[in-house]
Amino acid sequence: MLRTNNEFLSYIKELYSDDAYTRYIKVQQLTVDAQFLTQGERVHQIYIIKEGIAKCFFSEENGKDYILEFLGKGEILGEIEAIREMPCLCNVAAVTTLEVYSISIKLFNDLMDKDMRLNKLLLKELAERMVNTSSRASFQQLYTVEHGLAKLLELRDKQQLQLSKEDMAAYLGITLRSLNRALKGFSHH
Amino acid sequence: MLRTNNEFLSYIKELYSDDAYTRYIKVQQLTVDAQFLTQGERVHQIYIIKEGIAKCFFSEENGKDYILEFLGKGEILGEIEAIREMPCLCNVAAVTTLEVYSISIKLFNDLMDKDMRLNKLLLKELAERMVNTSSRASFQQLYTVEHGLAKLLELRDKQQLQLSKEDMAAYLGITLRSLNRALKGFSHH
DNA sequence: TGGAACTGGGGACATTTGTCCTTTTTTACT
DNA sequence: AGTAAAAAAGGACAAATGTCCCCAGTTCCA
Repeated sequence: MLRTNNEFLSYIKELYSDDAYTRYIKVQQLTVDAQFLTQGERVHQIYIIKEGIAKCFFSEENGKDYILEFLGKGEILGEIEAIREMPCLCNVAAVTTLEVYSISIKLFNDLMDKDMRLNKLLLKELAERMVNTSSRASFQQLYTVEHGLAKLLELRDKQQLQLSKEDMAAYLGITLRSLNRALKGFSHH
Repeated sequence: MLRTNNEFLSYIKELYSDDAYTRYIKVQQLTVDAQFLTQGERVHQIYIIKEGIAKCFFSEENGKDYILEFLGKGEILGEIEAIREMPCLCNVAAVTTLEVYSISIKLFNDLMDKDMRLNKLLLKELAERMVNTSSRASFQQLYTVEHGLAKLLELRDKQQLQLSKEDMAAYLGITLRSLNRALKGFSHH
């Protein structure tokens, strides 16, 4: 649930320390809850997380949110939109304070055209995300909330993630009321 | 819901008509319901659909199935597993009679290493699948079955897809009983 | 310090969905 | 055509989930 990608982090660090590129790469700080990508709007930059945790979520028209994933060190944002030349798929906001590298779409496209290493990294990352996203979709559709919550709590503990109840509910795609009920169910064993 | 990819189809056709490659590419026929990839097992070949429709589905331990997507002309299968060097993510079976090109993992890897065009095609395809899969996950979690069914019926009609009720239920991640109820609800308007 | 306003949790009830089993419809064979 | 077997649909009840609202605890301000 909290994805990270060390290879990407090394990649962007190398790029950043290369004199030919350093001036095209910015480092930005974001405060907790700052939303830096908005569903449906144009994407101006590609981001790679240097430090901290972001969440990536859909806001549906009925007012409910669904958290797709939590992204940590080395995760890239905006690449899907750049590849498909489309508006932003979902919202992205800072869960902790965040430090990100940002590069322009143009540079990203140039790199994609000539750098096989970046292509490989992207393919691996997208393939991994497909695996996560699709297995989770299947699991959440076919099992009860209790199962989903059990898995979520396990992952949260393993990864030492601090999560608000709102975020947990949005990750499971259920209401707060249902989450509270399920949590209560757990304390009974 | 029924994905196709003409660019991939042209790509594999060109490859197939190239004397250097033609003997490494096979064309196979599959009968309705034949399952040619199995969740958890090793993937031996990469497939590209020449003609017909396949379904790609998870079988969960509780005996339920979840259909991830329907794949038509030009769609590729097994590429995620090749990229991540992992066992097969989900089952794939023929919905109609099927004609597929198949190539070895080895050739696929060689091509990925040297052919930028293939890399681009793969990136685009994976990005598009992420968009579909994740928007659908969100929608299905946050809306009622009726909404999901409405969308499904619409897509089915638009794409002239013939679907069994079992497949419709598995696509929505619900039981047959619930599907029947929802369908009845529709006829009332 | 009193009280208004906000927040999180949970009760009560409605709705949705699943399970189990019976009924109805279809198929297949003689 | 008539009947047995198989498949599909649906009724009845149980379980899960959502909605609405109230209550207790906290915060914040005058």
